[in-house]
Amino acid sequence: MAKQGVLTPQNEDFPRWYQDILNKAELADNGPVRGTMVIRPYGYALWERMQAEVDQRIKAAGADNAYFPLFIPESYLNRESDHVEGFSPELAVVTQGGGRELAEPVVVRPTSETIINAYFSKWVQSHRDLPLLINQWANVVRWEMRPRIFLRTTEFLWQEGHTAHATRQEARDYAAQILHDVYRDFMESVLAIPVLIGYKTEAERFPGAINSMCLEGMMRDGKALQMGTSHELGQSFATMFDITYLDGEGNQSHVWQTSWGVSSRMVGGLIMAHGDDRGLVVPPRLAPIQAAVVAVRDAEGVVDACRRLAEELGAAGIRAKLDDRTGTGFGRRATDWELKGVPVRVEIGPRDLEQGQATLVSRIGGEKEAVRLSEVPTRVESLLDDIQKRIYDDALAWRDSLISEATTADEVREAAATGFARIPWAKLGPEGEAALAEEAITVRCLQRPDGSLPQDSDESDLVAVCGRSY
RNA sequence: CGGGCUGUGGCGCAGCUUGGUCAGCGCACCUGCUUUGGGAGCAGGGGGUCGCCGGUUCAAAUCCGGCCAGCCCGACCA
Repeated sequence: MAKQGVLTPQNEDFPRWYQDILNKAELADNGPVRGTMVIRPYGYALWERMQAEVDQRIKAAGADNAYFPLFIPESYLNRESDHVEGFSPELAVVTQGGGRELAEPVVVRPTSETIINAYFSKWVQSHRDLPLLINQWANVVRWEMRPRIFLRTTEFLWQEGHTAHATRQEARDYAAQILHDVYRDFMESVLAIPVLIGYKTEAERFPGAINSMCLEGMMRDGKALQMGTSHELGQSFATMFDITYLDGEGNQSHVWQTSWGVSSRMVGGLIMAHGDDRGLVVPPRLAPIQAAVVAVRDAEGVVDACRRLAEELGAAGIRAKLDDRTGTGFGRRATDWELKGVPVRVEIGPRDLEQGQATLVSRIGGEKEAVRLSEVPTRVESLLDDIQKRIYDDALAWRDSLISEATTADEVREAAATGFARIPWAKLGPEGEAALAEEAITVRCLQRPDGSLPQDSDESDLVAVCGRSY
């Protein structure tokens, strides 16, 4: 029976498709206050998986988790001029507490550089205290005029790392290490999203940073999404918050700092980088549910066989979920798992059971194959590997097909209509950048011609990657 | 903050021009039966101060005024 699609097709109305997925895959709802979101269990499970993978990499990079207060004295923000200028338009400020006017308003953290550095100043005395590598998982608030769930909300969840080092080189190297070993590795090997890395131009730089490095992903509509940033803060916060140390020769010096973060925006990136007209596509290494074991219907022994198989899959280290809701039609349930992007569906019905087999269905491609029950865990495992690789390869091929080389601003405009353009930064320059910005085309990052991260943002022969963005 | 639009069960909408069995449709929800290998069918059922306040009128979802809220488009951002 011919059915119309469950979702608005991407090429018909991409934003609508995105909205449909949020609802149908039960990812999130709008909160009661404009710009806020309620993250539903399945959406949160995706975030928890991201947290686990990122956290593990952060710790491997040597940083420790800590927690700093949600409320920051307004005066702290004011200490760094670029910082306050950058953030003041989007601050939420509390002026009352306990039924009284507060002597000094407190700001709901938009980011924690100021409050963390106020404590770094206490904790850092000697070169032996360096490097100081701290991370925190928290929510932050930046009042947004144009909210979109996961992509741009007034309150969002993130991780923010803050470090202090003895030398500029060491700080810069650490910021680059986070960019490569934590963020890029996570995004490419777990999220299966190929990212472009580089430096932000001065216009796009984080308020208070001397350099911002970033990772940019391409969404299915050809627009860019900044998936993460790593900043070199120089010594401005160290100066404002008086973070100094005594070196081995007895000289007092200011520390060099970094900060870096990824947020729940990545959930939006995941949706838009891989999703298709049938729903979400979740790469196996991320997937909270890697295999759904579906009892086709409640016939003799079917549910038991499914339960046993789900347990075996679990024992084999596969995140498996039993679907024994036989009161609901099979088609409905199959569609639900596709909407949720579960990589592999393992179906068992009476006919399968008779043959001593299960039917495996891949979320991408949708091929079905019959596998002997005893071989299912092994086969699922290899299928998951294939799917992980295929999702990445597809995303990479898609992205590369939408990047073109440009030598003039007009060529950039043309390319940006559907994807990204690469143009020598020397040919564009800040003036060309400003002109393109009028048409909502921005320089996403500056990178070397071979795509690698430059040593500095003013290295010669850099290429500007331009595009429309979220 | 400037321009365009919209407020009707959980969601999406019709009804408004031509006031009066218009409070209705689809989805979702509940009950029962039949179903279950790709979003099941049939029957029955629950649920709405028609954004808010006021006005006109015998009578307002419908006409008038005000207010509020939200959406979309222009200046910032993970």
